Amino acid sequence: MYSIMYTKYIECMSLKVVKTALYIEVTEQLRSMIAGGVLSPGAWIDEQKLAEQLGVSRTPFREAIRILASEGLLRIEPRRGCYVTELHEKDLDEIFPLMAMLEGRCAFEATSKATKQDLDALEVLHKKLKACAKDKDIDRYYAVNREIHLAIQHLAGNEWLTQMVHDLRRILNLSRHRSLHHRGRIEESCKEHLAVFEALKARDAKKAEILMKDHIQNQREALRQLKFEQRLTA
Amino acid sequence: MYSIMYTKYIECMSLKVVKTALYIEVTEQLRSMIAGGVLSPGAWIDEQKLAEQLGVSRTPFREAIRILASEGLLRIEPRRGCYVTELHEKDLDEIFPLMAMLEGRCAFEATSKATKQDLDALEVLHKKLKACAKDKDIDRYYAVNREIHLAIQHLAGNEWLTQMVHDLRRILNLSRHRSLHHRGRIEESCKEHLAVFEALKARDAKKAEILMKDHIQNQREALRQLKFEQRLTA
DNA sequence: TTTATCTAAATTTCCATCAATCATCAACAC
DNA sequence: GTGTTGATGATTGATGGAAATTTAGATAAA
Repeated sequence: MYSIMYTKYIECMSLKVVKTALYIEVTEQLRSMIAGGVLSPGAWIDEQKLAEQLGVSRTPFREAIRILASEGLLRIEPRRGCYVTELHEKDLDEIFPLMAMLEGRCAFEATSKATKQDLDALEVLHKKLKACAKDKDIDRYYAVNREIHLAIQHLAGNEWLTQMVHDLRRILNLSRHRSLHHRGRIEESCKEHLAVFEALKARDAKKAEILMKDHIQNQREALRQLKFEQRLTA
Repeated sequence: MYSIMYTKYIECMSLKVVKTALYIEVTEQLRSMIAGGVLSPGAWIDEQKLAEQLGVSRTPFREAIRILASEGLLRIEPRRGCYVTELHEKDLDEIFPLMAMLEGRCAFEATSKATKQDLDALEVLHKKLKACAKDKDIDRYYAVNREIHLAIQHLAGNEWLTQMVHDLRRILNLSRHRSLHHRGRIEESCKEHLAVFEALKARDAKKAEILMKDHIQNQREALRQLKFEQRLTA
């Protein structure tokens, strides 16, 4: 009796946990460890230790790091080891313009495809964004900001475009840039978002695209200034 | 004496052969099998059989298909199996505009960065292209065309942009589209290339960008018509 | 002191094997 | 006759250890 119930219980648990393959779980865990800064750029990945730490053997762990490497988050040097990717200023200078172009395109496409309901939903998000900016609640602002970007990407309705933006965003997050910490940036950012939204509502696709491009390029600029000032104080 | 030389010889060989890990070799082999149509879109990948066929065990083989899956060439359904990605018309309609945007950007950036030597090198390539078009040598035309695109990407000097274009191009090749087989397309394509090159030489970046975009969108259109006509005859 | 060679330890890569899961199909009840 | 349940074979997922390779340390020679 007991054993049966125990088995059922395990099965029930398994259905939840094992449904997705282990190497995928590991991929996600590593992804969040990288995004969370537990694994810093440049850090060496100790296969044995980390695999043991995550409670898996080396095979699914290796499959996970192969995936992350082909996404660009890790760098594998054959027979040498695996390291977290380091982004240099040059990379940021190359990636931000790409992001600007891609997200600009999203805004362009979204403009013609957004329904009245979509705009209403966006209205709510932008109200939240304004509130966060007013309270200078950077963490929540960041979250809402992310939601808005995702919503616009979704409205654009091009899955390949969305995928590309996601991939690049993940790479950018390696630099753990906190451009919002730059003095006055959060208010500027909010203003820029509202401007994009106005263009969206006015069905001015070209303007929405340009404003979105500007928004992202301004992020890059704020980040550059932030680093410059940090260098001065250091 | 002999043994030492033998060892050196082995080492020398090893440097060539073992330098790259096995799973990377397998990745490349699979990639070309997919590009070459040996593995058709939708086909199921038989791990055991194919691994044995390539002379490797399942572990490096599995690592290879994980990589190709995260590149989008394969699709893995957990516990179900691995299949070659199938592109639908919808995907082509989403990817071609992206390619147009990205390669357009390449042309834009290349315009301001190309030196006199670069333009001379491009001149040679375009002469070749014209010859191939005149001879209707589709295979060579395709090769030279590819060289020109790569050259322009290189001139743009944005490695991340180049990488993105490469990744998308690999995906597009899944459809093994032969838009050049459409009546008159090879001449049109050549004309378009020459127009882009003229804009490059005239240092008109915006025009080069637009013409490159048109070039790629016209490819999509030729492909669509080709499929339409094939459907009529079938 | 510096350079070169060799040895040993650490680490990556690969393989053989076992376990878990899925598809197929037959048997059964309704 | 139709739909559901339960075995069987095939396939994917995971493990631990063996083999190959690199790095670091130590010893010897210049």
